[in-house]
Amino acid sequence: MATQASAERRAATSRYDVRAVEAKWKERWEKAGIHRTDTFSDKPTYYCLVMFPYPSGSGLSVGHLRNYIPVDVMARFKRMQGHEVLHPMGWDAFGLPAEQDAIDKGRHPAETTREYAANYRRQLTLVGCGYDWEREIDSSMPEYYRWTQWFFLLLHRRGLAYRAEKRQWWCDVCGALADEEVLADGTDWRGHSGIYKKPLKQWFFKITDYADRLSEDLELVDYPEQTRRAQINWVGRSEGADVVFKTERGDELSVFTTRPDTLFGATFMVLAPEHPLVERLMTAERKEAVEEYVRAAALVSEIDRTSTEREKTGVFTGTYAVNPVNEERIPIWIADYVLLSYGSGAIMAVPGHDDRDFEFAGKYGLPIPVVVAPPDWDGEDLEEAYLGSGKLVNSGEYGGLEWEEGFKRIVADLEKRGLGKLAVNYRLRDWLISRQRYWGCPIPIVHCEDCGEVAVPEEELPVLLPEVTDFRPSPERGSPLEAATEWVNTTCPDCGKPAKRETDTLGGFACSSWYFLRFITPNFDEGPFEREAAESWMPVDLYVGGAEHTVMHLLYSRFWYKVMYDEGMVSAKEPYAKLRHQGMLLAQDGWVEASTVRVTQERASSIEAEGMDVYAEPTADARLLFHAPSKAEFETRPERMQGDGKEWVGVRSGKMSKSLGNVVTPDEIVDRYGADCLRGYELFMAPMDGTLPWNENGLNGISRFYNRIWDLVVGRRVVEEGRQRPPLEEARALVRKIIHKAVKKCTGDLEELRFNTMIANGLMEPVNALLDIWSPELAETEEGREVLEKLIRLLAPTAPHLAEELWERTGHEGPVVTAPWPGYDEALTVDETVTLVVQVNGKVRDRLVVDAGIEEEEAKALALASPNVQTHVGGKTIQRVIFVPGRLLNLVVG
RNA sequence: GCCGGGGUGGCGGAAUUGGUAGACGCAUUGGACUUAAAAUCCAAAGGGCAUCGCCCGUGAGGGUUCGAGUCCCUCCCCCGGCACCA
Repeated sequence: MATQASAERRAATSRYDVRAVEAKWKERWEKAGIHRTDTFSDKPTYYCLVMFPYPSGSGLSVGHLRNYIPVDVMARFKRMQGHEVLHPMGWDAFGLPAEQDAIDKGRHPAETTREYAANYRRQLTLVGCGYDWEREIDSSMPEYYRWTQWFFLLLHRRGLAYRAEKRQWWCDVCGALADEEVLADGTDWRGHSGIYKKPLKQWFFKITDYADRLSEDLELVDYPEQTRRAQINWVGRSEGADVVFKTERGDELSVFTTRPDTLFGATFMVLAPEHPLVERLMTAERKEAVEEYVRAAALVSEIDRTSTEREKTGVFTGTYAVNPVNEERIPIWIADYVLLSYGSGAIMAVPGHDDRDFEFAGKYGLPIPVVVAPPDWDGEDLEEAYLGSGKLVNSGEYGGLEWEEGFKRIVADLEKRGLGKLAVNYRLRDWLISRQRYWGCPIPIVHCEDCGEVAVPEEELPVLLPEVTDFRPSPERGSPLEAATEWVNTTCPDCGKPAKRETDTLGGFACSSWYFLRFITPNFDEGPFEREAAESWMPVDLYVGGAEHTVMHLLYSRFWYKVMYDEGMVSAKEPYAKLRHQGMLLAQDGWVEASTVRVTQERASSIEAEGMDVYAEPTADARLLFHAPSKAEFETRPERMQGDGKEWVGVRSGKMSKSLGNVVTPDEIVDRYGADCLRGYELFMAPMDGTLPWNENGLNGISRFYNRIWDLVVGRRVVEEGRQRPPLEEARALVRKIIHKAVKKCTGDLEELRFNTMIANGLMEPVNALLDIWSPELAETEEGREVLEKLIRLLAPTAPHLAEELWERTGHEGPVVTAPWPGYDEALTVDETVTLVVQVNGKVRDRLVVDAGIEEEEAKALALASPNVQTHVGGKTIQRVIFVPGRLLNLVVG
């Protein structure tokens, strides 16, 4: 009897014991050192990298794994394909979040980050991500930041690091720079009031020198379109002209314009309130008004100033300038919509052809002439600024020219008079890198009264971050490093006289601008990296990170890499050949029992702050509230809200956050389902860049799938009596085709990082097909063995533990994760028969299973033999036949 | 406002780039096994008419085509980024 036989088989082979199997293989891989990388291997190299994380105290959630798991799969896949793979991990340990966390907890950031990093390492290992931990780096360790400092000196030597006084938002309570996210009421992000702009000497990197290359070289790399665009916009190149206006007082005022063709329409000028000439230009009677405006402008953040929502304001300085093309006298105003940091901090205003100038002119009653004619224009006033193209009018000798021609001629004529020239401007600004903070890389500079700013000699690096008892920023001390007087007071490397160390530290972006190179030779001590090794590993083949936080990091690290290129240290122009982003994982949708959710007014606010809607008032006694997927859903499912006397709360997926208590950790999932299932589900649920809610039910599907494979391979599969199966000989050929197709599908999808379809159509679909025709006899045939062996190898990158156990149980030597990736025979992936779709006038009327190589004539004959096709053709004549070989036959009748 | 990406069943998502829409999975329903439950296995399933068939159906409307989720035009909505850059 079948039940008898299967009971026996059941007894002979054990069920898949996830925990035992996964623990066993983690230990064996560790012992065998399979994730270790040979720096100078002869094999082709593959460098895959995840943006190294800042280890936070809350540990990793399942959401964070959406970048680690796919990259781990790629590492394993490429290793099986015969590459020497570099797949490292490290910690972006310096920085504000670590410092803030340490302050909150009253501990030292060095201690907390090390603790948190250990937890990250444990979690990553738990989910089966294999890194070469001998290459682990930590940006806050002296062995690492020694070289960050070395790079600072390189930039300094090349004239790319400079100190300049700029007005920055300053908070006296923090004793530090305040972020740009300054609120309009003058409080900073921590609620401290009294934020103001203070001129400060700060370190900058001259990234603007590389503006064009940072845009243009994007042609050389494979980035997602949105990221490519974001980089280009950030650089913000625009072409136009510099034009010089003379003021009545004899000063020269240079402005940048993208529309020199509209110069005749420039009826006034506007300076930024901070413009150095403001003081000279204001007349005695305007002094009071101007100074008042400048004072007020200093209290408004740049974010607010650059908001298009804000109504424009300004004041007249009392002085006039002369328009160089028509000698007209035009007033000079100041207004905060003009930014000192862009162009020259002054503009010529052309209200007829610029929205902002139009609004401003309208408000202050300034003239709005038309100098580029809109289509069908006959001299009437404009309702709004005309931004389009057209012929120049009211433009003296240039009248009647097309605007492009006018552009060229006007600039050329100005140039002859020394009053203008073609120019390019960028919105990119130099990179402010100093921080008045403790937890960062010290800037290796000594300030000497006689020699000025002196670089610390290379052999004296690292300049160690001193131990201080209190690293909180404070107003009395300024930078916390000021308190380390023994450290601050040093001697000048040049003249030997007493001197003081720079007490600013480098912002975190500096540390992360070169870390990918350190991974190659992490212990090299004659330089940041060993050049020969970098040659074979760079550029990074695959770089993965979140889309949100990457604009600056990418720009900065690309900039550093280009500096290295110019220095001859590397031979590639770009550090990352291929960039991909992982999508966000939201909290699970659903309905939860109200009693499990206690909601206070405070909590309701936080739910709203997380972007979810709260559809009921929080009760006075703080018992519960409803936040539903949508108001409609809330209303259409009242029954769900009441069933069996319980009350339910609908929760819409939003970000996972600690405050909502909806974070799912890998630890709990691995505990319940195992690492392979977690990996499989993360890969299977959506394309890697998709944003979607977590859904624990999905894990069941993966779990069932892996159990079916287990049963198939170890022979636990119960074959149903009476089930229609093809004869053995036929089945042998069939399974062979199935597996060759699967290999092809998996290989192709992995190359494209399409993990979801790889699992669905490269693993699940073929396994389902195998299960339909499998039998114990088939398993004993050559084809049967080939199928299982290849299947296990296909499984190895995504479900390494399961694959390893099956590999061993089917009598193979050595770990499968280092076995070669299976190949396939193209001929075996082609079907002999196909389903030919038969259409009449474009509508499907039949499907015929035919020989794949069928010719049109034969197909047509077969189609016409189909009764249903006949019905639709009726007595009508066939006017046209469209035949797509192997796919479709369309009869056009009329 | 500008730039980029999207809108497909109850849900996550497939669709060889113009050729069977809904692969694969979840949830659901029915059946088998079981004392029972779980697990497992088998089967059904976009909507409608009514069942060997037909009609409708990929945000809305129009177009191109023998044929459109896919291409073109207009519009709506969602997500991400940048936002007075002269």
